[in-house]
Amino acid sequence: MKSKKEILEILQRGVEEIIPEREFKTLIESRKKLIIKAGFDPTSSDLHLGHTVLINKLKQFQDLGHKIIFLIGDFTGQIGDPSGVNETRPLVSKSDLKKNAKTYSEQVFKILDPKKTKIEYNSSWFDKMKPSEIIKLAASMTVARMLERDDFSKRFKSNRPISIHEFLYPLVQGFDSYALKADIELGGTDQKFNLLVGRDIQRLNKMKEQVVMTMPILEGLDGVKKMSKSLNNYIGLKEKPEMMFGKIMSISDELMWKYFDLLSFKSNKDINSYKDEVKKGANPMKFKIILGEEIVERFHNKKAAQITREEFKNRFSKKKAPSKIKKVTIKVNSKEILLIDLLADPRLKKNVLCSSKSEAKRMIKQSAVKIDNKRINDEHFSIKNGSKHTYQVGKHKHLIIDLT
RNA sequence: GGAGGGGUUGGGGAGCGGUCAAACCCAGCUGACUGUAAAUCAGCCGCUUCGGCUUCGCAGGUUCGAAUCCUGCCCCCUCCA
Repeated sequence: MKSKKEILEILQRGVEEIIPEREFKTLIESRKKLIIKAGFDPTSSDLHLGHTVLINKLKQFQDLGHKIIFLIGDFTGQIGDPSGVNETRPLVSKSDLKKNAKTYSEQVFKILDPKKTKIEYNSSWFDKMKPSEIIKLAASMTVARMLERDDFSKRFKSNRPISIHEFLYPLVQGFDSYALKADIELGGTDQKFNLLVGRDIQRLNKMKEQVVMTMPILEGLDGVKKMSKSLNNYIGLKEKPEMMFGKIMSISDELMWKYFDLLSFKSNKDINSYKDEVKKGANPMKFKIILGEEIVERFHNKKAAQITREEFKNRFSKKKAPSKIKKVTIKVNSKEILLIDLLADPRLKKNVLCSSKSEAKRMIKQSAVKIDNKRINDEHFSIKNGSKHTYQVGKHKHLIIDLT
């Protein structure tokens, strides 16, 4: 059994804020089985590592024996969380929500233990709610309080629209906490207001108020903006091992530590020892590999992680070509074909090495093109019909083309 | 309903009659280097048979010549009611 100190250390890692902190400690020290809630609106079809920050925290609670409720906001998803948004959000269709909800539950079980996790849908109580009850819920909050919120007040002051249904969102989320009797609710820092409303709703309904725990928003690959699909700086949970690993390797050395804190299950002790080693002059890459391997293993498996790691080392550290290269056969009518034409040949379809002849020419000028590992710098270079070579453009594009 | 402002190459944003394939920033791509697909530095960043060609919301028009001026249309935004 872990000591109180150890338990608190695990649970507080990476956390932004706990409100109120003293109550949290009392709860944890009571050694009671607590109900931990985190909600997700199934508004996008794919989860990415940013979403897993919360799930990872849930996992830590789960491993310590607490009851985890993974709440799918299929009802709230219809409203659309206004948090941090400067415009009215469009409503999401019910069938999309349903589809997304399904993939969500599949993906979270790569982290959480399915046997010990309760999945709930908030439509299960809201769909049954009578209009009069909804009005009653709406009465538990004032417009003035709502307008305290930064995003709403900004919109209000600048005369941008706020729809009434957006005011409902925090109330509905808060009601979830009441419905589930949550002891602790987790959310991103942008959720703070919504999470606190949960406390209000519980108090008004004579229930003990939940403790609110906020987690930082994970930065995307650029290290600046939050990870999101629309910014294309994300690592999706369904991505192929090579992609996942490669993307981890491409984050900055600095960002790596944040990823360790929020995405890795390595102990604080281990992470601190990595940091010490780097301070003493060790190559940060060594630890980025460890992180990459851990992540790939979690969403794929151990073997895939090892293979990916070795492949990466061969390709980039030893500069070998990848072990598997796609092969394509192309028919040519003349004796030979210009390299430029071949690289941009539309018959290569998805495998095209250059999107246009102009680009192909540019690539050759920039010495990015290799044939059988030999650099080509002549833009008029042509290939004989009947030959088969390995073509490489840049670091990542490889293709074997057979000319007949 | 009324009054204004605007739509420029992936995003942001200059240009406001020729020297504009269009400044600059970001993203992206390539190379060098390295300790990695980090960092840093440099280059590229519409298409082309390298003569040119097609782009600046859409359609016309004025002009030797338009992203720049005019007309109509579509779309966005702000203010007033």
